[in-house]
Amino acid sequence: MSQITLKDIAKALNLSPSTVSRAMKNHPAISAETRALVQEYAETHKYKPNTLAMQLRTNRNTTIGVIVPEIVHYFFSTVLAGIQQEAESEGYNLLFCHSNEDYAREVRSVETLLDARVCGILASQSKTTEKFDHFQEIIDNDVHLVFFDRICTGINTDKVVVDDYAGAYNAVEHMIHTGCQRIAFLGSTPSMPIANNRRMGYEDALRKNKLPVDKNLSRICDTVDLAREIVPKLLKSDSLLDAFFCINDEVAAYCMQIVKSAGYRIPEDISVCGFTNSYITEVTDPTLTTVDQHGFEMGKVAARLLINRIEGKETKPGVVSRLIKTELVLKGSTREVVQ
Amino acid sequence: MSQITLKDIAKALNLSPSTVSRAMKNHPAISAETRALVQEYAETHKYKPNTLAMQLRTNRNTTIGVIVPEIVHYFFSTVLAGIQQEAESEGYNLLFCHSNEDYAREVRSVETLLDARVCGILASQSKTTEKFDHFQEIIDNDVHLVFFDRICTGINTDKVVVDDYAGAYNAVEHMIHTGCQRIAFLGSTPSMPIANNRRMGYEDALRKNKLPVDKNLSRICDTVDLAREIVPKLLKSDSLLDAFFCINDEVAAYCMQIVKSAGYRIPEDISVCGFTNSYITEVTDPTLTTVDQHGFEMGKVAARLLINRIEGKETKPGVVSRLIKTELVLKGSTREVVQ
DNA sequence: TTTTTTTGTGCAAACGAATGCACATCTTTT
DNA sequence: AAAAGATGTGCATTCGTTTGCACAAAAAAA
Repeated sequence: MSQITLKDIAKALNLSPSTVSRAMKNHPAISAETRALVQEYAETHKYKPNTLAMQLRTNRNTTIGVIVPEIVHYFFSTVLAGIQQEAESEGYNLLFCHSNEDYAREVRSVETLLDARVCGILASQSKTTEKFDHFQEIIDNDVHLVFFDRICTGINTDKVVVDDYAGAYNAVEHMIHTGCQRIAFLGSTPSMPIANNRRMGYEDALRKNKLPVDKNLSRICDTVDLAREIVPKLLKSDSLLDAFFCINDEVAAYCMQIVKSAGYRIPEDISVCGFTNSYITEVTDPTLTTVDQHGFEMGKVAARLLINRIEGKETKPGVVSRLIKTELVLKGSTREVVQ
Repeated sequence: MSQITLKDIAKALNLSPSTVSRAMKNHPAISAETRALVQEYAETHKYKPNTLAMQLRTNRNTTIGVIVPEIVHYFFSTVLAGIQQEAESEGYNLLFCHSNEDYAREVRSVETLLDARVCGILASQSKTTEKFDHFQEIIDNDVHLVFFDRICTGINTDKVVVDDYAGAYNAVEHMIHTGCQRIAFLGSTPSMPIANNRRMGYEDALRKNKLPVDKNLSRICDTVDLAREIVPKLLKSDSLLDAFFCINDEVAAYCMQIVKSAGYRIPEDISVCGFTNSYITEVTDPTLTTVDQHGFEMGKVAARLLINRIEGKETKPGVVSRLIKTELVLKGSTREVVQ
């Protein structure tokens, strides 16, 4: 009863709904006179087109679904901000889903988004996902899908990823150039491409610099709890250890605490490097050297790509992959380069 | 062309769309036989009701709009996670908007959400908002509105807030009990109720404990840049200063850095307390005493309240206010209580 | 003046689902 | 056997738009 419709305007001005509809969209067949009349009436009576009806009729809509595995998370919230900005500037809305690293919730999120008839989906996979039927269903429903960061290798679709390999390679090589010789890698499950690529970057940097690759120094350690268990063991078992390259900033920060409380100095005795460049890197003591992932840009690029697909501006058949460059950000937890 | 409709089912089974519609919703007037027939056909052909059409016809929908001022932000992302969980469990979707502390974007967000015909809106105000017409418009459109955390005092509607006053009071009193005598407050603009309430809690705790309230120790200092400028000045001008109570954890963390580099020990010489209990409180050195705001619970409570309004389960006329309790979390940046 | 073209409107049928009402058919009651 | 009730379906309309097509009225050309 509150919202006024095209019909109401038509009745009030003694016109037909079709004329009003056309007048509102500046259809050339409508006289300037009626057009002005209609638009003025619409303006003063605060007419708002009913998006639902419009979408139903035209069978196209401007809502994009987003699935993130975690939201209380510097990187993903940054990506979301980027997605939001790009989407908003192109007139798209965002339907937000949160899988919370849970496969079942991820599947439900997909259902929700398909039910809501979104025109495209941006997704980053949860850690626990090992089946991909739900993602395939998106494609089977002719809904565009772009993966970002945690891509799903089982599905052939567009993706935007960070250059994890290069990020890891550069970080590790930098530590080597500062004199580190035995560098541990605190990684994540190798089934995740991002983790695997970083491990490969780490190993290649060692090899390239003629350092041994010791499998014992490469661990799955992607949570605070695991860090508390693993880092002390590593320190004890290997007295020559002089650096940690970590899968994310949190693990790196906790690693630093443990290393410090074990009596080592950072970076003089042991160097530590994180991944992401979240704000915690500024408040640790010393500040934490890290690899910036440019999450905001990733979000924008992913949204851009999806929208281009939706609007038919990106016509390349097959898979489009975008690579976001990483950047080593030197702070206080690594040493100066040895001349 | 991919999605099958009620009509399609009707045609295939030689029934009318109305019968199919009723069969799908287990309408009692439909025979068990037809019902089974229809539901089986729907199942095997992956029928998905068109939400748009349904919403258009019934004039009710299950999408809630959310406006947050910042998303790369521990507290707000936590609240969002809470909102998401509650909404999802009740079958509601979330349309996500991000004002980025910008009034104009906030206004646009409201427009977007009203255009999308959401059934309710959860909002937290941006720092730069001083006019409230856009919020009033939500109410004028008969859309339910619940504010959380950064409420808008100019609008009469339901709200969920943290008990900022008690949080501040308890934190400051605790520092007094540990022997602190001159406590500075690094606050935010007093036009924000949350900032003002914390200041009042701070001042009352001083008064109650017979300590002087020195306006000079109470500053607007809610960003890192301001902290860099203000904290050193305070330290220089007041050699008796022995504590900082800060508006958020970031400011507190930077404050600690400055205090430490000025040669003071924390907490022996100077105590520091933050607000939020974000993960940075665990990685500073020492760890940071803080006031937990229970963001996740706030999100759940706010969503719950909004949904109750939408579904008519909360019938109280006038404004419903929910208060989320805060909790002092003692870590390493404050001393033990003096016996 | 008649025919043709232009110009502006309106009609009606979609889009996919929900629903009040009418109507057959079958069962039960009188 | 006739009337009344119960049971299951279908018709038609509605939600608010969009859009192909027809069609008046006015302007231009013949």
